[in-house]
Amino acid sequence: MTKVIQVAPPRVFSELKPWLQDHYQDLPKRLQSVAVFAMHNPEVIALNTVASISDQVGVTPSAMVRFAKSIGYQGFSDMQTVFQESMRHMPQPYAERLNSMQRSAGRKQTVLSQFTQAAAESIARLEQNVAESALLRASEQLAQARMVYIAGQGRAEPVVTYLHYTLVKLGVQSVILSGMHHSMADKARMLRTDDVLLAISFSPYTANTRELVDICLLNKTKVVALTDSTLSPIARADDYHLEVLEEEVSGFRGLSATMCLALCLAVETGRVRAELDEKLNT
Amino acid sequence: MTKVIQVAPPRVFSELKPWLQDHYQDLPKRLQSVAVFAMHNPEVIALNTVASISDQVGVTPSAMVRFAKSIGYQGFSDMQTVFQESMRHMPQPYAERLNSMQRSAGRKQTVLSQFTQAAAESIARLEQNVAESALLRASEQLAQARMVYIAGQGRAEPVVTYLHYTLVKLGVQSVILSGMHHSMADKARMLRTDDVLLAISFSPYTANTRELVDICLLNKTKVVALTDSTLSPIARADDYHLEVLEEEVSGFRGLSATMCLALCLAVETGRVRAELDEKLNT
DNA sequence: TTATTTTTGAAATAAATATTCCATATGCAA
DNA sequence: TTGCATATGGAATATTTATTTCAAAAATAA
Repeated sequence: MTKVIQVAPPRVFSELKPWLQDHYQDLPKRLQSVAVFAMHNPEVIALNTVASISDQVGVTPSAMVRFAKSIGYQGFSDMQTVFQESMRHMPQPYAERLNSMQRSAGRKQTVLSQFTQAAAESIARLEQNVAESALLRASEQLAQARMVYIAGQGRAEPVVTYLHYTLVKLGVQSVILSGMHHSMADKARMLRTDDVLLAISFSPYTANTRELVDICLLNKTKVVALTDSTLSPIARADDYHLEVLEEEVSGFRGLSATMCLALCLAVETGRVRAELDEKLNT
Repeated sequence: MTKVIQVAPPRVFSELKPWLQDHYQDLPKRLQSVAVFAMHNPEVIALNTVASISDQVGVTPSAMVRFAKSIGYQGFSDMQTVFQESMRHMPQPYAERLNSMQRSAGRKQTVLSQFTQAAAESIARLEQNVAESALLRASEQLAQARMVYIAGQGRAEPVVTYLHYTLVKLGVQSVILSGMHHSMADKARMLRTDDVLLAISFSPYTANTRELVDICLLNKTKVVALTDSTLSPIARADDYHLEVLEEEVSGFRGLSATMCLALCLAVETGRVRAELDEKLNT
């Protein structure tokens, strides 16, 4: 018989969280899965049935009940009410946040809220400014490439790393070019006409990346550019470029919108690539 | 027999509202009561049972079912899912935006809009979930460090790169640890007690980063962790950790919110560091 | 290895919840 | 008023959903 914990279980979500953190290690495997899921998707726990949730988690319904009981609840339903309660009061802070955003003109804001606001605005702008068709065209170029070479320095480097990571995971061959310690001439020699250069560059534009783009265009190698302005020297009329502008907070520019666009580009490329592969196999 | 409306009922809450305004006058008395209550307390409809709600409204359970059917739903449960959906992803502004998008552009969601929406929500959640005080505590640790060692692999690597870039620009000494090809023991030897390890790790957690955190905690070296869950093995009760959860779109998690948090952390660290330096010089 | 405990999944059972049905009440038109 | 239609409440039923049970599988200890 499974031992039944008799201490009172957390009655509010904010107490449940640390409880799980403390006891997580001692839980059986399946119950750990449930714990992780519950902390990541509290709304799902609050709103769905045992069958549906257990399905999403990838465990059996019994595991859900066991999980609840192992914490001390009478059963799943008992635990669910705690999750539901936490949702009821949620709208409050959001409404508050909205208000504070609206009268943000004079109000003093926290560091975090300043940056989240800037990020949210940048992302909203991104959605408006980037055409789905442009994204698709760029993705098609990348998908058709024998090899994608990614280049970018400074603030663009995290984007390079991320694009490389995601593209590789999606089965698109790619290499980071900026990491290699070759001379510019060596780098240029690597690029064949059926390759594509994916260049990321933001103001102030680094000479290196710019030079690379120039060479590629001379060699008729396709270039897909991700930049912060059409005025960027790496954005040419004849290439495929995507534009993303990050809002500035007291001199600092984030990468939230850029990362979002990068992910879109990678995912879309992966999708197009999968389509192409399928056609070849039939 | 009550006539059954066969037109498709509103599938989103924002369409249900005007529907009710239009048909309110034609409804029987009890059903009007239900309508008023539903518009005033949508969360109650979403979260409670027929019996409980009908009790709160002051009508019989059957009235609830009739109400749902009179709108065109199959039954109460069918209607309830619409109310639940409306609070599922709670941000009011974004939910509204989603609805307007669904209506205006038919039903097609672009890839870009899916990801921007996920990013925006992740950022909204970030602002709610991360306490300014936690951010400050973490920043103080980093600012006091002789040297900040940054570690993280896979999806966390762009974050590592970004933090390093930003911290260095802000005059905070830091090194990327994951890039070095040392053994774990070598890495551990580098870290002194007045250093701080800044560890970034997301599920599935890489053993390397985890091991590093373990060693640091043994050596009494301070650890600041940036992770996606308090259940993460690198989040300990006694360290300084920040939690950021990225919304998922068809299996892909972005880094928009994470990058935002990283920037906050770096900027705040830079500020605290500047304050400390100033005190020393006077 | 074997013995013992713990964990797990599938199916049976219990509980709850929604839905339907029908007798009765209410309102309305002649 | 009567007759007819619609609305209503309560109880019976059907359905969904949570919970328990138990045998088998893993894990752990001896």
